[in-house]
Amino acid sequence: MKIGQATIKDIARELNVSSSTVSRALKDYPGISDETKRKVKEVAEKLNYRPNAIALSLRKSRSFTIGVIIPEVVHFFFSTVISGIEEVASSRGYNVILSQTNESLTREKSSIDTMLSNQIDGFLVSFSKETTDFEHFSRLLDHGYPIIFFDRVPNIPHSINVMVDDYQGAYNATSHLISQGYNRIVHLAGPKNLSISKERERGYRDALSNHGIPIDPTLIVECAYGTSDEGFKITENLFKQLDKKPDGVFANNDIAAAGAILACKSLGYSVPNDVGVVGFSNWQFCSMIEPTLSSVSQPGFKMGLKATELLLDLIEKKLDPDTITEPIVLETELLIRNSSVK
Amino acid sequence: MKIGQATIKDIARELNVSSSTVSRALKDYPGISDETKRKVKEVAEKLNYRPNAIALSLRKSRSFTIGVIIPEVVHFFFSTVISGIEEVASSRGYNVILSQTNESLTREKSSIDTMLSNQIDGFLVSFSKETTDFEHFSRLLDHGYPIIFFDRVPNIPHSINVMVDDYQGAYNATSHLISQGYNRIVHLAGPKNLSISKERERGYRDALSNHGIPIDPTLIVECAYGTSDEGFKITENLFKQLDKKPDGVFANNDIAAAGAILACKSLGYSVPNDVGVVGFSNWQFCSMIEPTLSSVSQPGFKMGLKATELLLDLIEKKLDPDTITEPIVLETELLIRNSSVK
DNA sequence: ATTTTTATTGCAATCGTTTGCGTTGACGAT
DNA sequence: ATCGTCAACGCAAACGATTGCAATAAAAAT
Repeated sequence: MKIGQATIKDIARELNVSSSTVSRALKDYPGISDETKRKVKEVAEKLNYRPNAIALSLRKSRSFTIGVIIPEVVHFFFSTVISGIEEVASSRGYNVILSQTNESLTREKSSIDTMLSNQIDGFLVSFSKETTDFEHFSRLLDHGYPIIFFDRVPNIPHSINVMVDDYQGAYNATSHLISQGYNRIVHLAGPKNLSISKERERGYRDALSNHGIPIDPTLIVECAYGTSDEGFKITENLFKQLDKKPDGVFANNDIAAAGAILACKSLGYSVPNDVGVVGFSNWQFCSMIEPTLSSVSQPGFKMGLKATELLLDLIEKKLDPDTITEPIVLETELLIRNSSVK
Repeated sequence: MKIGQATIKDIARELNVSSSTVSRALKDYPGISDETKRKVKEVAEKLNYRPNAIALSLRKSRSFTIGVIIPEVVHFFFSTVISGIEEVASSRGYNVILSQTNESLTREKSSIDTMLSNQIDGFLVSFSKETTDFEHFSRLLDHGYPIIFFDRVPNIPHSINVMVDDYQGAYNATSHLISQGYNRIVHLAGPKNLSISKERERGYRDALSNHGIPIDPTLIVECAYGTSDEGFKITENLFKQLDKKPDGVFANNDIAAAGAILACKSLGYSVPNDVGVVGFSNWQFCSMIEPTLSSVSQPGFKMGLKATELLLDLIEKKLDPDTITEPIVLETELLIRNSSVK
């Protein structure tokens, strides 16, 4: 019982020609008679021949596979990006191999190692929360290894970054809250070491300043895990402890925002009448909760598309990495729903 | 500029030994002097040697890679399963290559083809909604190719299926609604050709029957896409058209259930006082919406773990496929929240 | 001193495909 | 009859690692 696929040799044997001839015939090389080509293709069809991609990879030192490294799969934004990645990759004939780090640096490094062993043609990376040192990426970049960073991007030489305009998104969200008459606005911030968190906080701060509202540091609280419970507790504490109650929340992410809404409700505050809330990422549930949650939509799918197109162009030498010096920034969109409109 | 990794030959050249010796030294074969082993390992370290997995795959006809085929990534349940898959695979030294079919049969078939070309060691499959003919899978199974089906499983010879107890989950959910005093319960059903849909509907029907409630076919509506909008419209229509208004909804999935809740609210019905609602899958948003949505939790992560363990055991011949004749059924859990308790 | 044993290592084939170069034979031209 | 030309195809190396089977040398046994 021959379980393996038919090879070029099988075709060659059947026709009493050499494997070179078969190889060339299959790819319509000149110098092979039409007669032979016909016969080869016929037998190939008959034997259900499929080229062995592994052998090809070995020969060409190219695997037509790209590696994707992300913190977690069970995440609306990231899974959306994956979807975009998969789209472009498969349409251009590449495979996608996936590894989630679960926010662990160790895991991140070992994933890279095994992917390198697998002769990955390039990487698409959004690094973990633990990653503060980028040595392991720089080394690859120095070797000319194709890498595109997305969303969570490093600030290192030669890195090509695709990101959303977190600053502008946060600025718009906060300005919107202000324009609706909220002015003691809490910011549930993200992990400090991620640039996206910093950018969002900066957008929040600038929006306040530009509208003449003083920045109160006690209203800015880091929400490191980004869970609903965390958002709930932090919000509850703030409302309990502060004499001057807040009247707005701009959260670094939707889940924390949802927690904040629940906290407000449990304390007897009405959202949006007493407290306005805006989240970030536009998870699916935003339009399903009560009140529906205003949020900054990140173009995850588009980001996946863009990052992958860049990577493949890089791999196929259609693009010179040195021509890209600025990050590619995708625009966000503020989706105004009920949670922030009085 | 040598961008490629160092190979065994590089080590061999550096030490003036043959590549065989290096290969053996690296794996601590007997018959290689300790002295040589030491030196080889030293140089390997120095050159930052990483074995070329592609070459190994070619030699062994094994790629240490498994292929995952799922309908979509941006889906709470499926992404959770992926997470479980990734967990086991990486801990046992396997790569995961991913392909989403977007519910298209054509895409499903072509994914299988390219994965076969890539000498995938085995498949983890949840097929598309379009798939009604399983020829393309049977052929592989007949060749002894390792495949595990999960969640959406076929009824074909020799297939190994991992599924959740959809019947019991639906039965429990419906029974729960009945015990809470609801008795004209709508069922928003799933796509007819998926066995999970049928099983859930069967659970719903049996629960009604066993509690002496007649089954009203007009209350069973297929919700093919499973979107919030679809759930909304179907529910709205039912309430508008029927003289005897329903007082409960058991939905095939949470998103449709969320749509149903919105519809009820918009029609002025109170959930849970007028209408009780239970969903399926326990998406994250269940505890964030108002009222919090009761749902049947599917053990997605566990399913990923189990399916992958089975597959790898199959691949590594630790498991004889013929010993598994019954599907592996994982238990669901009914999470009772506010949407179904008066 | 000769044979046998043992410890180390190398040769070469193999996995499936590609590809530079050489070979073969037919044919027309001289 | 000899040569050159050209179409059509085969040889063999290469990609990187593994492995059965020698081969070699030194050490042990006789």
